[in-house]
Amino acid sequence: MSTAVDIAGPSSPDQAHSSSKIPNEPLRPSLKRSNHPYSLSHYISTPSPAVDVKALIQPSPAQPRAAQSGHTKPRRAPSWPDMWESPSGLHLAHAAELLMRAGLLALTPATTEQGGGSGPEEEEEDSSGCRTDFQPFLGAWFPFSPALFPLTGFQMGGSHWRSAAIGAEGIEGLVAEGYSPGSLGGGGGGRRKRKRCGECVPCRRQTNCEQCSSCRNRKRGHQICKYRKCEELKRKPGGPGFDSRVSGFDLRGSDFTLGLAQERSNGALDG
DNA sequence: ACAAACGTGAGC
DNA sequence: GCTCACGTTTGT
Repeated sequence: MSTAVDIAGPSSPDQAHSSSKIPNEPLRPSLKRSNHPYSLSHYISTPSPAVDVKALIQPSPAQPRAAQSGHTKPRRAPSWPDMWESPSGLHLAHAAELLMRAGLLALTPATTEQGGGSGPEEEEEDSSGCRTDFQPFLGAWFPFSPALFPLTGFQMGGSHWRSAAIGAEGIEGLVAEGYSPGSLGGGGGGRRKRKRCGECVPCRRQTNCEQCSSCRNRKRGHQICKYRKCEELKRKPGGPGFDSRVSGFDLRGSDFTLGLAQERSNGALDG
């Protein structure tokens, strides 16, 4: 049904009614910016043990920040190294996997706080923090916000960590869908917006129809043209399309690497 | 269930 | 500060 929508819009007024605000490209630069220098395959396929994981976690001040050199100023002062700031979280995924593989990342399950906490609701989060500490055997605790995990293909299910049945398409799909901590229901205070996938037909559409209710009612509606509304955003986070792509497994076992291996064997990660 | 209105996050 | 547009609320 919805797929039968005339994507071209009524009478395809692509040229005639294109709002001057609408760029000639389907995506705003900001959207494209969410691309990463490395594909997921890169992260997964890179044999990691030799990688300096420690440097990932504690980049030395003198360490050049490659990402900075080429990019414009960051919008916000990063509270964490850029890898954590990555919009898609792939850098975080990278780090997490490296830690896992190197055996440096010990997920401290919520069992450490046995003092009464007994359920998911008992997380040690507060309205602002929402953090759980993990201790990589590096001698220092570092905050690992559970809210970040959905980005990396992790998911909290009950009291254990789960990982997406990753696959390049899995993670990158989620990333493409713009799922961010807040949008996944994590966000008490920090509601985040998903972003357009940039891939679907509506996203690729370049102009507003200027005829749909959204276009006509733009000032009040604050909505993008109906024919440009991203298909992914039409889906509810947590809806069928979402859930089916996040089949979890227990991360507290070594299933994480197992999952990676499975994905490899499936050839899903080969780029 | 759908659409309109509104609040507000995010990019420029 | 302005604009765009996602998410939520409200009205039908």
